[in-house]
Amino acid sequence: MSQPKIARIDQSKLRESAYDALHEAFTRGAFAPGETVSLRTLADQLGTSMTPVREAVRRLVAEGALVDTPSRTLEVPPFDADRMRELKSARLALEALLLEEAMDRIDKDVITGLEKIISAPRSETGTPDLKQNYDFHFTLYRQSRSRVILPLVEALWLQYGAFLNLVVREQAAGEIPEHIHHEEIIAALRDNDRKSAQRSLALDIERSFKLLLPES
Amino acid sequence: MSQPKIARIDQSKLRESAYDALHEAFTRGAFAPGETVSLRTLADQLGTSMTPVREAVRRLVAEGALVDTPSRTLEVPPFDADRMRELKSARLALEALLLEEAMDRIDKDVITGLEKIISAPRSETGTPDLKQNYDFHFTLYRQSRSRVILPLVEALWLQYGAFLNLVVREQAAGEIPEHIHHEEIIAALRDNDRKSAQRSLALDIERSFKLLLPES
DNA sequence: TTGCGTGTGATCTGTGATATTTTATACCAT
DNA sequence: ATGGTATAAAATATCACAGATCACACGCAA
Repeated sequence: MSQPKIARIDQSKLRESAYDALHEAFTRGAFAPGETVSLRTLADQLGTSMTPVREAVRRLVAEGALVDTPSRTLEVPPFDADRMRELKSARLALEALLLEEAMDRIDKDVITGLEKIISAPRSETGTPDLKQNYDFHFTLYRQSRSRVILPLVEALWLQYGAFLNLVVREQAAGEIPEHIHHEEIIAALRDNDRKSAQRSLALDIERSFKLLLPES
Repeated sequence: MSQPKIARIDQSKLRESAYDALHEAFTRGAFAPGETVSLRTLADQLGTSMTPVREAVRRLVAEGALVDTPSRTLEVPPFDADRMRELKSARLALEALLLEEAMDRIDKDVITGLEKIISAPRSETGTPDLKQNYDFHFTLYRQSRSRVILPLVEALWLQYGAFLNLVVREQAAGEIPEHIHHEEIIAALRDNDRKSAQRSLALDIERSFKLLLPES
C-alpha cells in the first residue's frame, strides 16, 4: 500500500470559490444591513454563471448572513437590536467552549502566532482592523479542533459582520482599544490561566457589541 | 389599501418543500450515519427536478446534516464520538439560553400544550418517540422567539438526528424514561422555578446522549 | 490450475450552463 | 386611483460534461 506522492488537484468547485469570496466580503463589512443583492449581479461580478452563486447563497442563507424576502429577492438582514443581543449571548456561550478546548491543546508556537497577528501594523486607512480581529479569534479557536461548534461560531460572526458595516463610519469616534483584551488573553494563555482567559475573552466580546448595543 | 383576506398558499417553493421533507426524515432518524445519498435519487423520490433538491441539500450541508466527500458524493456523517461530545456541550449551552428566554414569555396555554404532547399515546410500533421528543423541546424553545439561537439548535438536532438511527434498534433494551425529565420541566415551568427547570433540561439532554456516549 | 492485480467499459455521480416558466414590480394609460 | 402591460428577476427544468465507482474479464505469476 503506497502513499500518494502528489496532492490532489482541487478541481473547479466554483461554488466554494463563490462562497469564499462572499464570506470574505461579509467579514469585511462590505454589505450593509437592509441592502438587497441579486443573483445575477453577483454572478456577473464573480464571472461565473448563476448556478454556483445560487448554491453559495443558499449556504449563506442557512448561516443567517442573507435572508429570503417574501418577494423572492435576497437581502442582508436589517439591523435588529434583539438579534444583536442574541448574537452576543450565543457568542459568549459558544466561544467560551471553544476557548476551553483550545487551551487543552494550544502550544507555544500558536501563541507566538497570535502575538504576531495583533502586532501587525494597523491599517493606515483608518478602517478598523476587522480582519485582524477575525484572524486573532479564529486562529485561537481553531486550536480546539472543533468540527461542530466552530462552524456555528463562524455563522455567528457572519451575521455580525454585516452590522459592522454600520459601525465603520463612527469607529474613529468610538476609539475602542480592541487589542487590550487580546493582549490579556495572550498573557493568560501563556500562564495557562483559564479563569483569566475566559474573563478577558468575555470582555472582548462585550466590547465588540458596545457600539451596536450602547445600553448594555 | 386593502389587506389580503386570505393567506397565500405557499405554492412553488419546491426548495422549501424538499428541505422540509428531508428535515423531517432526519429528525425521524431515517438516514443512517455513513449512508450516501444521491441528488437524482432524492429528486425522483420527491417528484421534482434536481435543482430544488440541490439547493435543499446545500442547506443541509451548511447545517452539518450532510457532508461532501472528496469524491464529490454526499454522505450522512459517520458516527464520531468527538463530534457527539461537541453536540452535547453545544446543546447544553444553547438550549439553556433558549429555556431562559422562553421562561420570560411562556403562558399557561403553552404549558398545557406541552402536557398534551407528552401525554399523547406512545407509538405502538415500539420505535422511540423521536417526534414527540422533538415537538416537546421545540414548542418550548419557540416561546423564546429566538431568531438566532433557535436555528442553531435546529441544526444541532439535525446532526444528532442521524445518530439516533443507530440507537433505534437497541432502544427497547435501553428503556430510557424520557418523559420523566419532561414532566419535571413542566412542573418547574408551572412554578416558574428557573433553577429547577434548567437542571431538569440538562438532565434530559444528558439522557439523550447516554446510549451514544456510554462513558459519560 | 489458482490467485491476484489490472485494465475496460457501463453506469452512476455532481457540476455548471442554459432554456423555460413563474412571479413581482414598475410604468403607463385610462 | 385603477387596471393592464411590459420588464426583470428568481425558480425550476433540462442538458452536456467530467470524474468516480463497480463489475467483470483478461493476463501473468506461483
